[in-house]
Amino acid sequence: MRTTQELLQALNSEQQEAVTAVDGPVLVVAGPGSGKTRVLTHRIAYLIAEGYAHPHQILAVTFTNKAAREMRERLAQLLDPRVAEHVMAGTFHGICARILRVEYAALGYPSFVIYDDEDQLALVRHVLEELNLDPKRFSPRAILARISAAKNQQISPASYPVESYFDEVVARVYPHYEQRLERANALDFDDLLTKTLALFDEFPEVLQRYQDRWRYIHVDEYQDTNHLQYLLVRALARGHRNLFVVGDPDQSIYGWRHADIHNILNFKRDYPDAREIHLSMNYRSTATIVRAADHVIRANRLRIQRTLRTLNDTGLPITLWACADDLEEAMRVVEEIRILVARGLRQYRDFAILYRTNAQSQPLEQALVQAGIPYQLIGGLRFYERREIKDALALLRILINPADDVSLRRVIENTPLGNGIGKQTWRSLERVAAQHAMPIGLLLRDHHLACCELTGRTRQRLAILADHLQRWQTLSCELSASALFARMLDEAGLSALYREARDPEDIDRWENLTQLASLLQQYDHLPADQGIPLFLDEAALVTDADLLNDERNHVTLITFHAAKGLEFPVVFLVGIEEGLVPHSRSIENEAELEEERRLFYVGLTRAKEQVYISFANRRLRWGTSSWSVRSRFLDDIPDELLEYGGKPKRRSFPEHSLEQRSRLHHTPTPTVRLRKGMRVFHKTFGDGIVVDVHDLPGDQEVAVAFKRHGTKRLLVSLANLTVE
DNA sequence: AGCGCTCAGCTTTTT
DNA sequence: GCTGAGCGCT
Repeated sequence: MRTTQELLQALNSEQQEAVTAVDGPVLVVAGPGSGKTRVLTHRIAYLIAEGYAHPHQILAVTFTNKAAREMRERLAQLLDPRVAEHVMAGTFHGICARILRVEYAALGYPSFVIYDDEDQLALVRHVLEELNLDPKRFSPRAILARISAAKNQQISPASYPVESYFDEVVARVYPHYEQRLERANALDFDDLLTKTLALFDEFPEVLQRYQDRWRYIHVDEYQDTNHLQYLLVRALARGHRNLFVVGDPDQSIYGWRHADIHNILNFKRDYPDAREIHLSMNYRSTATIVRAADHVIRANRLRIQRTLRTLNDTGLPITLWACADDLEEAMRVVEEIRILVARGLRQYRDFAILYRTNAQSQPLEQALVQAGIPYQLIGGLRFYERREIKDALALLRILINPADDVSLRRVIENTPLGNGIGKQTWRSLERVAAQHAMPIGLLLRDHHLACCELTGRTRQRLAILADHLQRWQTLSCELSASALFARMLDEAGLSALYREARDPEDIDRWENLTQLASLLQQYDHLPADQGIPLFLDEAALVTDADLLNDERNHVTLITFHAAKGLEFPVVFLVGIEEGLVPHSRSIENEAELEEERRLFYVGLTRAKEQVYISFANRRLRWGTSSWSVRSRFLDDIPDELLEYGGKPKRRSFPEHSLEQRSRLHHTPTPTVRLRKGMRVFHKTFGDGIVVDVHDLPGDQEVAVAFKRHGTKRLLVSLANLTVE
């Protein structure tokens, strides 16, 4: 346990001022790299060390679960780990889920599941189906976005304003969507916030309990809070009025998710007695990077005017690369990494490659694989979004919550257990369910479907399904979560489907299911019916950034958005082109354009020592090549901070023009022809076994099951495999 | 009901 | 270029 002296010694005067501003509302405007996380953790430690509060009277809201975990780890270092664990730290969504779990149980409400994005989308599709609306004319995505926006403004289905024909469609879908959520005991992401607010509204004594408990409330990344989160904070902070928010309006990049930059800009209006403290000294980046970032952001109008300062050295100029196409861009990035590592100047873990859209990772990945450089990809297809994982989770979800019809349908459509139950059957089930105003799952479980017009065989299949559901539910009181899960996988036919499969993708799927099972084991100390809901909450709320691995030595591939809050010695900002940064969807609108600029600013300021910026004149998009020009944002970086990189020299791997690229596969390779069962070695992935071979003219495409990295599909001509 | 083929839309960013 | 939804055939 540190003494107060020691805690404060590690801080500059601005930071000390923030840490010791104990009472009342405090706004900390913290520029990038100004030690904002440090201030937050040290302040919490200070409050505890000085006896202002017990750990469990402190609330800390962070943007990601990872940030919450790191905060707890740092507190554990500053204080005693057993003390630190009592601080409530988490995301808004996570904290609301926990509050609702506890309070709903106390009120005798039924348990709930959290519908993620994909579930929500499926639900919208089901509603469209029911209303006989064409999902091609009315994009489920767009409808869902409108519904979410409405929820964020607390507009009820009944009062949805109609100004266009599309609004009319939304207005029809929205009430059904809400009804179905309710019928399924399901909450979507927005509901976690709205239902918590509603709970506080309806039961003031519950709110008061939390107000009393949390004497000190901290909100990180306050610039990215939305209206509902703002209301939650306001409600909770009304108790002791000790609200400490930290943020940077210049780093507000989640407007599209209804984040409202005005929450931070108007903080002083909401809390007139608030102290405002600016942390403007940057400790992270070289003076060059700080100056460049400052010039970029200065062009924005919607901001608090200020200048970033640093005492760091000038450092290296920013390298700017004009590339012919996206392949050359990827090649240059990879070549640069290779050289710097080869010279012993850097390690792989020092590098991050940042891009605007997930799709851009593809050529970069390919180049990294070719060069044998290990990397980790953040974003893209996430573990919990994989098909087989969602199917397995659907099984667990209907076990915990038989009313969950979206999951039931998923099980019917995607597991052998649902064979013989098709669309027609589902439609008639829906009709019966609507008549009884009951979820299908409950009707099914309690065998109330005898009445409907189903033929003998279909009815039999449904009865088998219902029996399974009932038996699993009985078993949930007897078996551990993971034992029950294994049994469900067997009996639903998923094990048989994947375990003995030869298709490498299925082998992959089975591995993922095994991994899911081992994650579930962490909850085995609880009875299955308690452990599984907690596990499911986590599955719905963790993000990829939470899984980011700092220990292993590899290059990080990540979007600008996901990189917020992180830092790396060397950062590559790729695809800095009109249409990408700023994105074409934002170019029309001034406010959105400013957000794009902030995004670029966030990217720049992730770098500690070195920045490379690249753009390409031609880029593959949707399989066809299109022209692009450098981003307008580059014009804001003073020339003296830039260094134009020359043409790349031909090195380890050739530069392929678009025409050459299609011919690439035909290049004959003098290697051994691979056959199934051969043991091979790959520079990045290590040992593996060939599980599938596809002969191409002059080449082979093989699937290799690697011991440590799962199954990958590789082209022999590119992958540089050695046969053992 | 299930399989396989075709075609369209997709990609902004994510709790 | 890929995926997933829809359609038509068995």
